[in-house]
Amino acid sequence: MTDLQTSPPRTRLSAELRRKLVIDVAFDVIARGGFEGLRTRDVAAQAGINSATLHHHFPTKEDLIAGVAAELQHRFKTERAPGSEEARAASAAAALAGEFSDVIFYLEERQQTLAVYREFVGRAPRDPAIAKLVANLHAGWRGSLVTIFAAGKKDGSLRADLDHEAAADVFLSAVWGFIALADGPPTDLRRVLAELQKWLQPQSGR
Amino acid sequence: MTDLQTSPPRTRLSAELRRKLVIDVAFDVIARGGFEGLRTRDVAAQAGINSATLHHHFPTKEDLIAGVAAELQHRFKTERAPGSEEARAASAAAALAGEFSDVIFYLEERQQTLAVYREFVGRAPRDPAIAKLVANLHAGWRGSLVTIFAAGKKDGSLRADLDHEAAADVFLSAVWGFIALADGPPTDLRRVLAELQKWLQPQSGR
Amino acid sequence: MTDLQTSPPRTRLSAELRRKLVIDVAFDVIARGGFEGLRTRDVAAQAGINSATLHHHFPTKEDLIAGVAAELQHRFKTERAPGSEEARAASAAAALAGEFSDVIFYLEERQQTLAVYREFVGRAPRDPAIAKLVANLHAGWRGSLVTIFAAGKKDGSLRADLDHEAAADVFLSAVWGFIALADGPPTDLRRVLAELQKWLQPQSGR
Amino acid sequence: MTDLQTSPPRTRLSAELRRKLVIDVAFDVIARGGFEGLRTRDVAAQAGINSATLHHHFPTKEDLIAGVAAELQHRFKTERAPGSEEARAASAAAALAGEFSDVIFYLEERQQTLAVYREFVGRAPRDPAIAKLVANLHAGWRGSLVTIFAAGKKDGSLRADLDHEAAADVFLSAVWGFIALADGPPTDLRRVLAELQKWLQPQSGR
DNA sequence: CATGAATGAGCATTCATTCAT
DNA sequence: CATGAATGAATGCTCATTCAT
Repeated sequence: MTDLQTSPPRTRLSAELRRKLVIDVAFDVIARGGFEGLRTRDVAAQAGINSATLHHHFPTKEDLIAGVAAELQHRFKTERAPGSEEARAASAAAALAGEFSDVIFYLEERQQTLAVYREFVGRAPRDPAIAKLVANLHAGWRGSLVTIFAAGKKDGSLRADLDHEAAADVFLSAVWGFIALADGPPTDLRRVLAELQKWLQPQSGR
Repeated sequence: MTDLQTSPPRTRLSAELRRKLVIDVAFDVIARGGFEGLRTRDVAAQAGINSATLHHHFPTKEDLIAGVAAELQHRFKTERAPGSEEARAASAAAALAGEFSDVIFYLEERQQTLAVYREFVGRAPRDPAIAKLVANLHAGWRGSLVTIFAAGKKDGSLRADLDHEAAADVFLSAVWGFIALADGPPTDLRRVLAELQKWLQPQSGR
Repeated sequence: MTDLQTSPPRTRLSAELRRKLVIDVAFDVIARGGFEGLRTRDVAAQAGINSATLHHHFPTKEDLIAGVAAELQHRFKTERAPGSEEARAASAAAALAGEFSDVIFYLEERQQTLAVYREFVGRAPRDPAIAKLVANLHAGWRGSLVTIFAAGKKDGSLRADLDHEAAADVFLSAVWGFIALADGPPTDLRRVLAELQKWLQPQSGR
Repeated sequence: MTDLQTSPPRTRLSAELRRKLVIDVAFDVIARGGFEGLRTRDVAAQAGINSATLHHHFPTKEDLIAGVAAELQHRFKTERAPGSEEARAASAAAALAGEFSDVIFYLEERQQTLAVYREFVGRAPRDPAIAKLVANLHAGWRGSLVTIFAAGKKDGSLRADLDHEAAADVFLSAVWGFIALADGPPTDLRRVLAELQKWLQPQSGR
């Protein structure tokens, strides 16, 4: 209403900074509206730049998505629940606890990241590049789970009859399923995880 | 399903038959290409009718999707693994076995239905109508699981320390996670289900 | 200024008529501004239709150009100087006179058609489809010239030492060169043609 | 020409040298893809400079084209078939032979230059500046032809009944038409020129 | 019930050009 | 002299939807 005519002051950023900024906006847009809702124009507008400028940094929409994919991978690599990283070096039990707290951390504090992740998983069947990314992420995660379960079996912190490979699949599926189905606030998340943990441990009593 | 491609031009069908045909085609299109790949023109063409005719039966695209949703619900209600229906009336153990075989049945014989289901779940966060449908389906499924687990606890076929509500959530999450992540042929499905089943049972020995 | 709000009355035409109308407009646009100046939006606007309607009849710009090409071919096939058609059956001299009057006819009365022709010839090196069209047109024209020259040599109406194939090439090149170079009004066209004709005839006297 | 592709980045060249280099690249680009295919960015890239640097030397695209036009004119002024220049001073017959060998020279050895020339002629109807250039080139050429034909008439090396002005037009048109229509290798060029020459000479015998 | 013509709003992408550095 | 970031104005094309027949 006030300053209509004033054209925005052509802010000049380094390519790296601009890319990062645009990717963050795109990340947000995807989190909110999914891939279907991703319009280069919208991203540009929300990033405060002309859509041609966006295409200057990301020649095609696919390039932009690739940038978001890289960011997603980066976030999963660097963002962890406090202390979960160090726990891995200690006992299997501690490592498993770390896994649980990471899950809680993402579901409670990194819902936007999970939303984007969900979109990528949903798109994977129709986009080989994304399929590869998703496969990588899952393979990495599954690997650590298998290691943890194997160690836990050995040191007695987990039930002796564990099929550690299948167990990793169940764990991963259950967590992913919870993420994919969770729409509102994950009220009973901890209860579910507690149950899962209980099943993994040696049966008390008897 | 039925014969989608080779319908003679200008065939005059009853509204109901036409609707059913169109929905089947749309079901197929969504299974293949997701919601993103859903074009009313494509559906019309594959149904052997003009796109205007499609809009005659389904005024908006959303109406068509609602039709597909109804069809999805119908299929889940009527299609079950052979024998799984009757098993529910018998013991809790039998009912649980029925659940397992239903999962196997869908993952092996109804992949198209699951693909559409996956699409609906993915869209739920952004479409209240779909969110409701999905919530309904899950609530129904969760209900039977809770019942089964409660009964199993009582009759000793399942572990005594089961939190039957949380267990239902874990089960449902794990199955859904497996469905959502499964891209290629689910080779190790049975191994995963066996592990899950093992965890649910009272620990043998000791 | 007067009736602003009145949306244009969605005139409904048969596909054939609409196509014809659009092609005529495109013909005109190309004649004026060349291929470089051809914008589907402009053609649509000048044809009084929405640009989406244009794409309904011509899915791609290339399809539109193909339509113009067909029209060009059609015009060359059907439009001739009065009497030139019949002259071909008579003597070689009459046929040659017919060729001359056709050239005059097009240069004086069908400048628009020639302008489009010029564009197609100019584009031929970079468009195989157009190259083929142009080659066809030239081959047909050259064929009649060769026939005429051969007959003229035989009946003595043309010089005896004529290399009729080379002569056809010279004639065609000269006419085309004149067309391609002519920008303003072709004032001295007749004088040039007279000279060419003189060269073809047996030298008088001496 | 020179080394277009492999110029080291950030080389600081004198304005004149840079201009020359850029023009040569543009010349090449136009020869290959016509005016339609001329992109300032492409030219800049192939010249090993930033597109902004190109605009530093040629403020607008039109300026660049003007540079190419000047280069074209320069080439036509300086490049001739060996010996053709000196022949002009001798007899009319020798001068005409020089014209013929120039035509052969350009069609066989300077096809790139002709390609650009063709583009300029094609653009002339829509660009007054280019129209002027083309008119100049043609006027100069036509002038020498008229002079030659007049002299040839006088000294008996050409037919006595020649209309030397019209003859110049026919010659120029024929050559230009051949250039404009030639797509592949001009195999029968010499045969065509021989025929043209024959027509110009006094008829032998009788 | 069925259709083909018609459309508005939109979409990714292109390109000559500008400008601060 | 040189550059990379930035932009406005297109441009061909898509798609759900409308409407007269």
